[in-house]
Formats: sequence, structure tokens, C-alpha cells
Amino acid sequence: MKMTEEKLKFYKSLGLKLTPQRLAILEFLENNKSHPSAEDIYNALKPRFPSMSFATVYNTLEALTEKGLVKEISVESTRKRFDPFTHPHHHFFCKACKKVIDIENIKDNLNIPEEIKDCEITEYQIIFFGFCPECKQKYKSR
Amino acid sequence: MKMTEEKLKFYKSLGLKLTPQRLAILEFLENNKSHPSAEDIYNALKPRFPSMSFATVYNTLEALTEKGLVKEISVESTRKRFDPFTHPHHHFFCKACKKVIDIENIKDNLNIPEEIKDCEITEYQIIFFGFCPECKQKYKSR
DNA sequence: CTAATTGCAAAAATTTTGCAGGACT
DNA sequence: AGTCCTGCAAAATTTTTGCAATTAG
Repeated sequence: MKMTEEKLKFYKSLGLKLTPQRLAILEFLENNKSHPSAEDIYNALKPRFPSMSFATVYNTLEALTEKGLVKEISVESTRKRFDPFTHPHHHFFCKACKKVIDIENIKDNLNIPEEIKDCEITEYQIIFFGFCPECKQKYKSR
Repeated sequence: MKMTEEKLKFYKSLGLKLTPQRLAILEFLENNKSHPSAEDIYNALKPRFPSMSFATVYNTLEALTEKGLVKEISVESTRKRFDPFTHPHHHFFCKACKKVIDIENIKDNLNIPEEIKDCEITEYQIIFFGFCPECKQKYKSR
């Protein structure tokens, strides 16, 4: 997938230096709905950038998160997953295969709960847990 | 806080061997709304059980989770937090001090979203992110 | 040219594992 | 007595950090 001129300009306008590694990460994330971990990204780009280090992956993800181009999601409690779709939406997490599915269609006019009315709320996130269709089978038969 | 006879019987009835360490962990968790990490638990009990190891903390938490006495919550993406209140409820997470606040009062008659209608859903969790009243101040003034 | 970024390597933080000895029921 | 549990130590996983060399703008 090639990146358009506009995108490049847009990224530069945010003050991001566009190194080859960053471009590769940005390309990898573009339209990526797999909610990859840092390692997934590292592994995916390793063939093209054999010298790339984890530090670069994390540095870039941090920079992108600061610019609002990526969001860290807390579906797994022992590692981060990253989502390039930053508009408000929610997730399903398969407890067996760790797959994450986006949920866009949800009516959730939640009011601010009483318990946190004095907090500053920046966002909220609904996570459904369970087993995806593929894993449901295997799980049932145990 | 002393543990009642009934509780002891109940725990035994689940097939849990009640070692001193486990009892201490159970006592520590009883009515505990701090959503501690494994390390919090370890540190809290260290004075009374200087020889206790992390393995025991994790073993016990795993056993309790299996028996449904504790739930792991994924508010932080790099470590587990544990909650002894296992009835359905939700959470607020302070991004500054990492505090977790329980949310009981929420009207959330969510329907199963279209995207995951073929999944087996075991539970769902709403997490509000932001800054608690104490941290709101410090954060604002930066 | 300058500041930001990379790669490396080491360290930090959290969780998991294997196993021998010990404790609970 | 037998099974489960503990403690230890090592390993595995994931993320962070310091620093010298490099590169984008």
C-alpha cells in the first residue's frame, strides 16, 4: 500500500520526522484492523528493516500516540495493543485467540456515572469478552 | 479484619487448601476496593510473611480467579489489577495516579452489537479514562 | 546545522515455570 | 498418605532507558 502525498504532508505538518522506519510503521498501521502489539509490528517490518530495533517501534508508537494518530488499547492486561482508528468505538476481545474485533454499532448514550462526576473524563471504552466464532467450537468441546 | 467461620467453610467447600498465605491474601482482598496489583498484594503481606514469594501470590490469584472469587481487570495495559468484587460493575481509571474507582450506577442495557452476534460473550466491561479530582488539579496546571 | 531519531545493549517491570520440600485435609 | 501448595531461582515477556552515531528538515 503506497502512501499518498497528502498523507505525507499531513504527517509532516504534525512535526513528525518521517524516517523510513516511521513510514513503514505508518504504512503498516494504515487501515490495519488487527490491533497489533508492538511485537507484531516489529515482526512485520523486520524483513524490510532487519536492523530496526524495538526502541524505534516504541518510540514511534509513543510519538504517534501523542499526535493522536494511534491509540493504545487495554484489552489484554499484560501487553499493549495499538489501534490506528482513533474515532470513538469499542472492542470485542477473544479470550482464546486474543483477536480484537471493532464495534462501531452500539447505542451507548451513557451518562456520567454519579461516582465519578467530579472526575475529568477523557474517554470511555466498552470491551466485550468472550470467544470468537472460530474459538467457540474448540472451547465448547473441552 | 478477622475471617468468619462461614467464610472459611465456604472457601474449603470450593476445594481450596487454606494455607496461612492464602488466608492472608483472602483477608487482604476482602472488601478491598483498591484494585491492587500482584505487587501491591505482595508488599502488603511481606511484613507478616517475609518468606512469601511472588509465585504464591500469582498461584493464589489464579486459583481464586478460577473459582470466581476474584477478577482480573484490564485497565492498565502492562499489568494486571485484581478485583475481589465479582458482580457485574464497571470502572474509572485515573491516567495520572492509576487509581481505579468502581462504578455501580450505570444504566447500560446494551444489546449485543451486530459485529459480534456470532461470538460467545461472557461479559463486558466499561472503562472510563481520565483524571480523578485530586489529579485534575495538577494536570490542569501544566 | 541542529534537533530529533535510530540502533544497540542493558535494565526494569511484570508474569510464568520447574522443581524439591513442606503443609493441608 | 496423597495431593496440592510454597518458596526459590531462573526464565520469559513486554516495555523502558542511556548513549553514541546518524539523519531529516
